[in-house]
Amino acid sequence: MLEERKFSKNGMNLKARSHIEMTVHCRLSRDFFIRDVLQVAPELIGKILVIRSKGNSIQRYMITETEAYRGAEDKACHASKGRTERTEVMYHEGGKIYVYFVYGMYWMLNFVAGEKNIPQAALIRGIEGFHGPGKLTKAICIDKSFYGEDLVTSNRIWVEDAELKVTVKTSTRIGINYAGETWKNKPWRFFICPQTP
DNA sequence: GTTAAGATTCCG
DNA sequence: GGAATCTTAACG
Repeated sequence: MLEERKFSKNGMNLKARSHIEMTVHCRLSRDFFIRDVLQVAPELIGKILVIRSKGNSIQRYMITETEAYRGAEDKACHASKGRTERTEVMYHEGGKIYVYFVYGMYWMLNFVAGEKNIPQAALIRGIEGFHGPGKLTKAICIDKSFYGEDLVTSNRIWVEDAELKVTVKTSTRIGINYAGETWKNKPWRFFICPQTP
């Protein structure tokens, strides 16, 4: 986990550095999420996903890869099929969690972005140690019970700003070839540059 | 009620 | 390249 790696970098005593961690990390507020998903998704890279495990311990993982799904007109966005029971939370204000099940075995974790009634979400595709949207949800036990959870107020999942400086690269989104030329070619996948200066 | 397809991953 | 595996949404 992040703290362990940071702690091993120099010889300061653990108590003092633990205090530094506590003051630097700050939960992201509603304001971060209610912006356009094309701002939110890339800025999530380098932020810290915090989750309380079933044993009640807090775990932190840096977010390394995201994708933006933007509005009803985006043919790759589930909301392009309309407002349904599944997509309902995407129409809520930013900061909520959208979780859905695919391929008979994987839960996908998304953070809702944008203003109320504008369906946008950022798919979390990778976190430190777990590359792949299906793998990470399995690793941190994300399931349907997280649907609609609020990252701003929840006591079991939220996002913190570590104020890390990272370089973000882009590419086209994965697994949406059905969406047509206009939408499948949007450079809306964001990932951390492996050799950030 | 039935059915087709999917914001994936693993194996060959 | 193909299977695993099941919810969602569209259709009858």
